[in-house]
Amino acid sequence: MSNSFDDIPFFDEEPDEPPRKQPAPAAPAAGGLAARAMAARDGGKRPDYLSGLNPEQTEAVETLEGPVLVLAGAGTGKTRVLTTRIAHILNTGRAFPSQILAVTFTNKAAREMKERIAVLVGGAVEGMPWLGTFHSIGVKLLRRHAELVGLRSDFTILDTDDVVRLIKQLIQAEGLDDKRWPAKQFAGMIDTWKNKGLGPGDIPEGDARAFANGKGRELYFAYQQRLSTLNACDFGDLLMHPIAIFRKHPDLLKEYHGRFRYILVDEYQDTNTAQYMWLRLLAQRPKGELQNVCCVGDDDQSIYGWRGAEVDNILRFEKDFPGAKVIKLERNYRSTAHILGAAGHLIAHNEGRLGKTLFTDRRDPEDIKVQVHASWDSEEEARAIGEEIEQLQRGDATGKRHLLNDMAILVRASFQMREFEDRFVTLGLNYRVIGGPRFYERLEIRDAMAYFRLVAQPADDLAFERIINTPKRGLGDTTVRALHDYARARDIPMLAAAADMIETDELKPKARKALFDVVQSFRRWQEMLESTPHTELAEQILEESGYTDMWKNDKSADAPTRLENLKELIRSMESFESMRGFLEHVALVMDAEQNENLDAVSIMTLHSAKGLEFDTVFLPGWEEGLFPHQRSLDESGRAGLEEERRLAYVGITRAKHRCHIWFVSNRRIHGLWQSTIPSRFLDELPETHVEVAETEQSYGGYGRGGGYGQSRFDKADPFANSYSTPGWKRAQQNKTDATRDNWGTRSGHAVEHIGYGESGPRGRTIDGELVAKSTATEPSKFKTGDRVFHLKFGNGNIVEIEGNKLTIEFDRAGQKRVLDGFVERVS
DNA sequence: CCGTGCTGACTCCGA
DNA sequence: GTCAGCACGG
Repeated sequence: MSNSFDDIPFFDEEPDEPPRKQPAPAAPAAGGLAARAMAARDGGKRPDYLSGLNPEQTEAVETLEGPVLVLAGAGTGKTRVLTTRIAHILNTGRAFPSQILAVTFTNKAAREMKERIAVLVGGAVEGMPWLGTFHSIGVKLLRRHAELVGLRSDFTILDTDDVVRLIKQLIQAEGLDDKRWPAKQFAGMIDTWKNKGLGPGDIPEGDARAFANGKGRELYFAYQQRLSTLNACDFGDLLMHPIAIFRKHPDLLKEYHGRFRYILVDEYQDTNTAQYMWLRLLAQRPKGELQNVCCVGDDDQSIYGWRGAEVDNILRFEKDFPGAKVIKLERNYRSTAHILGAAGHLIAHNEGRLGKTLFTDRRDPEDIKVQVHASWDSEEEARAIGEEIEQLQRGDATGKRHLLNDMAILVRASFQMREFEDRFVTLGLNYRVIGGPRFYERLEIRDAMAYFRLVAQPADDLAFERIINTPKRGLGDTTVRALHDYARARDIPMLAAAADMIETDELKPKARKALFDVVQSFRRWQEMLESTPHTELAEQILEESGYTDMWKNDKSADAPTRLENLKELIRSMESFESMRGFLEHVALVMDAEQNENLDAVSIMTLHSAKGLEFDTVFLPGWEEGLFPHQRSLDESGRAGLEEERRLAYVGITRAKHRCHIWFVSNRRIHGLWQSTIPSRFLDELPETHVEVAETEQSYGGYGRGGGYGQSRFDKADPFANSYSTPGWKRAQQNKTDATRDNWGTRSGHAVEHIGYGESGPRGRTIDGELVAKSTATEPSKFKTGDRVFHLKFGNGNIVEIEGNKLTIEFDRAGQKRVLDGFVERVS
């Protein structure tokens, strides 16, 4: 592979000039005549990495001068553009690797980008010190200039746990009741403020007064003070401090302007205000200087508003960077035309967007429409999806067998996962859950890691405190405090203090004996560190410390899983050279790869599915209240609704060939069975690309869903004028006519149960728009004592009537509260 | 130090 | 309904 990287030297400190001066071609309108002419001029010898790009991608790669916004729709090759662009900058000699600032949100994205650049340029990424997450780059900046904000450069970064503990101490120190004013809540508030770039002096008076008897601001000040004395900062500070530094020291900022010749930002739609300020400081140059900033993102995939992301940042790009070039990538390489059509029609209902329409030229031999399915309840939903999966596994209509790895179930809320897990366990169907508590965050992993850390780094007091009494050894608070004091007084690590104290008689004999044993063990393990293979040592540590036994003796339901996780931990160590190598990896990346050899269905939330793709995607739970989620509507109104819709869009566009959407008529919410109505998003899908799946012997097929589906928005649909009659309604209408009489009275009741729980008045509005109507409760047609039949619970007797909610003693299912619409009187 | 029983939460979760 | 986190009594 011949490229010109071999002769680019790696400098840690950057020279002022780019490595090689070429007659930098003034970026031509790529894809146009000029670009082609240029290619011809170069004798058609364009670098390999540029071939295979479409015209828009090429333009995005080659427009290197001036601000560029790349609006990259789902599956349009966004990462390819980003990485190729970097390769192109390097290859044309415009900058050293160290003169490019490339920011991502997640470690995963940064890692992938590094890997892909490495492939393109053959390993030169080692020299890209400024490719990383906002936070990792923030750390780097802060370590260089820590003294400017009163820190030392060896400051520690506190994780969320540490922060909460610290705040709790502060609340108590203020003489406040830490029950009434939970530390966790305040930690959340600080996080929100910092996402907005607000320091203690900047927060709104209302916010300041809302906590701790009006002492919110004081508390925030005290918190920052405390961090400073501890020489520590939280995640928010990794952005806030650099911002403060750049503002206070324009000369320094100017230095960085000189350093970063090219700036690239991934997932720009997810930036929050603080990140935006940070970026503007670095990217906005004085008049006359070039602003080579390139932001890549998709406003239609902005789903992190609740975490402080401001879609507005991307919508405003052209104003912030006058003369910016906006390049839209709309050619999709992932999905079928039907899937794109469905997704596109849905997202077109959003108002605040820049507007893109994905298309594909691909024609699939087996071009399947998006399928909408109805089920009676969530249990049946899980059953039906399970069957569909097994069907595909055996072979689809064309006889092709599908791997479980190519299928995913994407849910709105994590509680939906359980039902699928339960079902798949009974079916013996392999599945994996993505997301949830991360591997390293699990209790048992943290404990085990603490043992390993303490063996490798005897001075790690946090690790010491974590495991000294885990499993229980009779070394409680008293002993730990004594050790703590002893260690502090002599300025030695706690493990060393323990070794000292067993020689004295300061401790009670019982504690002393226990401590003696632990110290002996650690001494032994430390000696083995060099001589024994690290996986073996790890196993031995967990055995001898009694840690595995602790879980073996634990009767709780998750104990086996925890033991399994510990095994997994040991297995994951195999790919590392040594214990130290492993520990370092975990500190930086803290993700554990899943077992990819296993063929399994993925189950995850829609949020964690962003950026992924699957051949077949199942989207269960499309019901009002759950999706769109009521809370999102209540808290953020129209903006909330639009974000939910983007989430739906993200869900559909994950699918390459098959997309199955499900909704149910009944779902258990807070332990109570409630009837639900189909999501409004179903009504927003276009008839031409969607079809109602043939009934799979399901109750839903009776047309129950259709019953309310069609009555729901007939009069109040806020979007009724803006688009054609949805396919779902019509298809259902045909189906339900026959059965309407049996269930016809029910439509009004269902609406009543929109949303979760009892909270809030009926008939919620968004920005004054009626989004759901509720029918006044009619006098019940039932009376106590009536004998009734319920499709799920069978026969029973009514014991209480409350409006349209009936409490029924079922013969087999026990007492339940159900809606009167879902039972029939039997004589 | 340990187990039990009570209370509240219960959309998404990056670094 | 279920779980986690916490207080309290043995």
